[in-house]
Amino acid sequence: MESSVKAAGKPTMAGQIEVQLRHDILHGILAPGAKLNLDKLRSSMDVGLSPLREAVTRLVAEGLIEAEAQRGYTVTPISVANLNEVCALRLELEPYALRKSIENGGLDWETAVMGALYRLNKTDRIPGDPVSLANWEVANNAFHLTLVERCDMPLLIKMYKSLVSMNDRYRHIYLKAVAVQRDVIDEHTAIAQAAVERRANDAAALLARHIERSTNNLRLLISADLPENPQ
Amino acid sequence: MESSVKAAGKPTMAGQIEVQLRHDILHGILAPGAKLNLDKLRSSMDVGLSPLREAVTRLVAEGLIEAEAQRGYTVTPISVANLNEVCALRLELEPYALRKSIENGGLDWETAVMGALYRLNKTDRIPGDPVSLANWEVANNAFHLTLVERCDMPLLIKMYKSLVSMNDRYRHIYLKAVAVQRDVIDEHTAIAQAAVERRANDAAALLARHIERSTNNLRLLISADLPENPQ
DNA sequence: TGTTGAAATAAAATCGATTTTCTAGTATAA
DNA sequence: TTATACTAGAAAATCGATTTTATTTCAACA
Repeated sequence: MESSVKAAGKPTMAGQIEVQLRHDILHGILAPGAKLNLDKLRSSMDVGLSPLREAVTRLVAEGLIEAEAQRGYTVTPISVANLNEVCALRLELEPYALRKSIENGGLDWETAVMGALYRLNKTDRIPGDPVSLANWEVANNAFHLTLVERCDMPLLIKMYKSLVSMNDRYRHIYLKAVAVQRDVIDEHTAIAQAAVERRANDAAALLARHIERSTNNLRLLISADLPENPQ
Repeated sequence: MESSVKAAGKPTMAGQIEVQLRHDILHGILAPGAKLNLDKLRSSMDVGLSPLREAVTRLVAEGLIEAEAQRGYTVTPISVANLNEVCALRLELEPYALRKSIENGGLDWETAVMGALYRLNKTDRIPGDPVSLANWEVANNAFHLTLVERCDMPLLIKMYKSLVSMNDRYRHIYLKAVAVQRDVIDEHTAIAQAAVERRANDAAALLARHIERSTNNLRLLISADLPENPQ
């Protein structure tokens, strides 16, 4: 994902650091719950303190880092409760956004949806191969974003993106080497079809089921690993 | 509203500035769309640049300020489209959160709801009197927050608070001197009753209607003032 | 032993100054 | 005229150092 601040001209130091940090958190390189010592981070990343602080502050806003005044920063912990909330909110917001997109979108939107679907279907997801997994994730996120993008609700899109990145973190940490058994391609295709044909109820229901299945998959792997309560 | 960062011990400079800025934006003292010159702000508020930058960054995250790299900051503009989105999202999220609260809340929650209702009903809203309006707003927000708080979904609560503050800004700017004609007390009481009696469908529907009415009120005043499209 | 308090240390927050990047104005060339 | 290149000037971004606050250590005392 790019920086949270609209970029003009040269990218700013803070923006680059933000991207790097987000990547490291979403991929578990900075472990959930880890204490972030800004001074050590600064030297290890070889950047200045001011832009680092700024980047961290932005990620606090995004919910990937937690701040406590005068006590520094922590990578937001993961927990079953948090995963459940992320899933519940996606279930509430994504189908809603999809319905709005179906209302607002025209031929351009339909074209974008079918295009994103095509690319996704052509992108192999090879468990264990990081490059393939990364490519697949880009295509997958692009498809899902395209579906909902024409809701024309910028605040909603921002919430949506934030939820997706939280969800991706769980995927990265727990789904590195696991093959997806169910036929995701069929699910995506069915959603896209229904969307393009303006069958809003079908599309929303299919998308909801898709989200649920994906999360259940994750939940199984994680429950074994983490206690039920957050913290 | 307090600082977005959990406070320990002494409040930090950045936190205080954040509170001040949020207040000024929400009350239209810093006008919607206004360019924020950090250096001038710094001297006019008589604070340092670093904590000011930090405070501004937090408010960017909250959606009250917009940032563009290397081009500075702008108070988020207001528009009919934005008000509509804020309202639509509240309609989607608040009744949902209320249902969850009804599921999770026990006697403590019921007590808190009825308490907040009582205080709100005892707090007069005198149009034109800033102190009275501010007190009423505190009580009103506390009541609404209490209703949804036991959804036990921290991310949802954060979204909710952010939407409420955006909504409050429109209220402050356009509803300064206007009396509320409909009987808000009855609406609040009906919602609280239904919630406490666990009539989830009733409570959610009443809350939704309440939100709609409040927004319609605002929308009328604003449409006269602003064009339909943002920016 | 366990507890309290002062000193030392580590980390976060802030400051003041510098560097980089944008913006607007002007002059020159097509 | 229109477009392009240059040049202050303004504003944003960043740096390095300082100040403030929290945490840890350790000794004195109960």
